[in-house]
Amino acid sequence: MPKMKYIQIYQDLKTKIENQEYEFQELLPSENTLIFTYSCSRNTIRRAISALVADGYVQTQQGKGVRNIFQPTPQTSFTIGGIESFRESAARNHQTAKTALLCFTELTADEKIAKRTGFAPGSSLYYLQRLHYLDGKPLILNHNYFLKNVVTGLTPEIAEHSIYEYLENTLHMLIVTSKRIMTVEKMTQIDEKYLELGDYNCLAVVSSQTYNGDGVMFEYTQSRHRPDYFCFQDNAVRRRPL
Amino acid sequence: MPKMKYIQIYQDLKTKIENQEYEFQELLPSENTLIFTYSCSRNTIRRAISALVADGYVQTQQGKGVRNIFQPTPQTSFTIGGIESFRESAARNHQTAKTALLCFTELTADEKIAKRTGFAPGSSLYYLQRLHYLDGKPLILNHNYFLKNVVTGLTPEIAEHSIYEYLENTLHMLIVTSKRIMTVEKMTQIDEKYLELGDYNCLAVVSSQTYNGDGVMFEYTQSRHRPDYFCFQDNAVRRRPL
DNA sequence: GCCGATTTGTCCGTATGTATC
DNA sequence: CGATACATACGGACAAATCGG
Repeated sequence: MPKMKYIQIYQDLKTKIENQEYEFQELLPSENTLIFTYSCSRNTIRRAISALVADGYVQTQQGKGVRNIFQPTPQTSFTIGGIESFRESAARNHQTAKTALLCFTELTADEKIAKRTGFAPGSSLYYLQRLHYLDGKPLILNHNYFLKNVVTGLTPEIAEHSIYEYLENTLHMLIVTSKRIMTVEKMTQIDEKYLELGDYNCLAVVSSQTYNGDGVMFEYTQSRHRPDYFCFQDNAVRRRPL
Repeated sequence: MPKMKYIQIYQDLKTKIENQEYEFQELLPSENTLIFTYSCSRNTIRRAISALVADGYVQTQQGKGVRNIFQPTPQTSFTIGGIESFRESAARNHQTAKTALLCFTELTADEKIAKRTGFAPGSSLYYLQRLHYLDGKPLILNHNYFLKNVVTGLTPEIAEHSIYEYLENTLHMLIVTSKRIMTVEKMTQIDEKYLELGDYNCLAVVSSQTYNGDGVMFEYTQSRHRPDYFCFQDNAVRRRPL
């Protein structure tokens, strides 16, 4: 089942750029040309191009055209602003992923947990600790909190595989928005025990609140990353001056 | 001169949300209502709302409406996916900014620098080291590389104030895109000397390549942040399933 | 379960403004 | 100046999801 038209055009242009069918700094065909080649309206073309701009693949300039500024990144690593599960990320980079479940409990959010996670005090939660291996190396230690009445039927077996696959394919949940905060924190005893930190005494921490399609925050996760393998990519576009 | 219509609507809705004129989880007025209140077309409304979605302020749901998911963040710190200069960021948080210039030289990119920065080998560059203070505390150590034939007339005096103000107001350069990579690295002797790291032995590093409106990459900067004050916010939207 | 009203999502067409060359 | 290109804005049409009766 093909998706929306503008998504198809977006993906087609994206793969063309990735396959270097346009040179770095080259201008893409003009909107009017693209209207002809894809036989669609100008609006549709512009939506596709806007997505490429947001990805940092191209840059537009009024009166000039759309310039390809994509350069293949040697060290592709973590997502480019999207939401991607650990396994998806591993598959994309042709790496083997393994997950070890360290802890699987249920708890009720007290004031302290509520403040840290953003869940309402008194919420019933699943709390898990999971250790993610990439190509055999322990890289990420995750502390997951899930809202129990949304993520129903979660089991240790599922947690060892892929929770997101369960959420999307079994519970048919739509994941929509994720607010993330990145910091650097001192290591804890648990970090030291499971991650091979060498002589680093701190690690990269990504805290995220994830909302489903109904607007309820159903997940809070703190991902603690081994610093020597942590890399986070981002693309920023400057808003027009105030 | 007021800006574009959809930007005005975007900003108006944004401040209304920030001022909590809509409750958390409340639905905003429907598009048809907003068309009436702002007397514009549906397209214009939708552009404004799309920007709010990208900011993580609201979430849309087909058939339902537009839901406010903004929560005031206590620890506002670094940009939400935008490009912001150090001084802009400080002003937004009502803090005092000071910049010390440690080093101001010119150099030519050799193979090693070219590989690290992304500039072509042989490029003539300005290289600066700057130390940024916030409320009197040294927080960020910046290594800046600027393309000399684009950032013409750069002086130590300008570098001590705000380079971006010079670029935009004097050189009338439009900053458009910035590709950023965040990592955690071990501290160097320079870091140790200037930043008060305590017993941290590593720091947060943001490397960025910045492009101007003509599509030329004119800046490479490595920002080395003191970990205890580093915080990076981001909002991610899940693309529809493959 | 069905139907209709509401709401957002997608797509098309057109007109005008503005920057580049 | 004119041609080309992207930016903004308006209008309308239909699809898909949600909700209430």
